[in-house]
Amino acid sequence: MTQISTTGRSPKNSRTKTRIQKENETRILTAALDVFSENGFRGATLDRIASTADMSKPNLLYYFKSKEEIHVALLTDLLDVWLAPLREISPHGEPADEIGSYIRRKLESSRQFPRESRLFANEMLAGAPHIGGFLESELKQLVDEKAAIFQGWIDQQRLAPCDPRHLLFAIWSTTQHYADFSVQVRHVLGLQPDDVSYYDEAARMLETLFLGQLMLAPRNG
Amino acid sequence: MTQISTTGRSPKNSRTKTRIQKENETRILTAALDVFSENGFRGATLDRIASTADMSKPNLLYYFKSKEEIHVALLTDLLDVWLAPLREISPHGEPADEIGSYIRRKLESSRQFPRESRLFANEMLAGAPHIGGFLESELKQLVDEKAAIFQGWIDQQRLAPCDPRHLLFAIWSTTQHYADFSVQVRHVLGLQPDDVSYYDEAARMLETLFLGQLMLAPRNG
DNA sequence: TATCATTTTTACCGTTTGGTCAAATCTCTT
DNA sequence: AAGAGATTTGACCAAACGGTAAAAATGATA
Repeated sequence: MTQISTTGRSPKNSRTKTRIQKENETRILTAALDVFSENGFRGATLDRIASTADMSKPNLLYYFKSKEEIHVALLTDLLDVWLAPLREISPHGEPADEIGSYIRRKLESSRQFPRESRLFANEMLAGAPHIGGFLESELKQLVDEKAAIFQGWIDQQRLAPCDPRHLLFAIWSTTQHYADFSVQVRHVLGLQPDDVSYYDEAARMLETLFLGQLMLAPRNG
Repeated sequence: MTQISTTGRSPKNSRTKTRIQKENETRILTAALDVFSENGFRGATLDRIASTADMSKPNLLYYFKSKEEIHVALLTDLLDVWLAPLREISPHGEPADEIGSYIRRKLESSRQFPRESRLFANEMLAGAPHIGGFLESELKQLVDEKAAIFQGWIDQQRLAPCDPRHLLFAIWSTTQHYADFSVQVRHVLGLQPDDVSYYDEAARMLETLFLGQLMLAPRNG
């Protein structure tokens, strides 16, 4: 499938954006985020995005020349958000501090950008047709870099022996779960559709899990 | 949206299924699982399912009278698979044994049924339009029951104080991640498209995380 | 207020979508 | 081998799909 490339928005080659242009592009991207994150790329329709943005379809296509271009614009914005928390991990801090604050950043990102998280999840489920290149280049490189830091801590016996990349997977999955599976979380906890009060308890759980010790009594007496 | 109900397959009201009937229903459901799990309900098309099943669309609709009926049939089968590992958790075993074997069952389920896992994930991302009822009744009830077991262990100080339901969320997310985000996992690890060799390392990681202690050195000296 | 570029709308187009129908074919039983 | 029932097919439908073209309306500027 098509990979991400330079965006190249529609309206002519005008370098400066009009007030209306900026407003409408924002409206479209906001609406598209809602629709794409809920139904995935194939499941989303231009009609739905247009009506969500309160705009006619041809008018929408005046700003973005195809469905794919909107999707690409969203994914491009998303990838920065996705990588930011990971970039901050430093080899100089204490493992517990670094990993703890990384988890908090990731969880906060999950709370602040649940639709972005679901957009990403949808892309993964579909087999990453648009961002496969990103995954095996930029992301892999950054993961390798940060995994080396973790490995250093393991060698210094400050972290339990484990595959650092799988540790990252565990952090990603647990934190993103609260955005991606929020419906399930709310149903199981018996919360209202828009109640996100579970994030505090989630933070405590993940702290116990990753920084503390979950099992207290020895296996056999 | 429509909730799951009694299935009621198509061909007449004939009680006994023909050889051909059984064969074709299997072919259809297998194909549909591929398509639905990759693109979600809205993103899937009957044409695609039909061609994957190597069958004409009208013929497919002879066995299932609508797209939704196929989806419901798949989800119904899925929910049993999904709940089975959870049901086995017993209050009589050691916490570490019970939780450890639950994780192994969940991870094994993720390895054996990655498409089912992705089907479920797609349904969650879409807001659980078809299985919302299941989540807030059967699943919630079972979770409450098992959470009570966990709470008992916490009261006996055999498990660290935490919200048991969030502990379950953590187990679900980490294990299902290897099915739902397998593309990302493989890209980051530099593996081939169908290589699932990472599951052994994943099992070791989750054992360290949930049963062992991840952080080894104290925060401050 | 006249002008011109930007923006929006109306009316479309060809294709894909979920689904129907009746005729044709196949399979099983006798 | 014939008849009945099960299965498969081709031809079709209305609606939804992604997208286009050109005219109409609006906004900025002088």
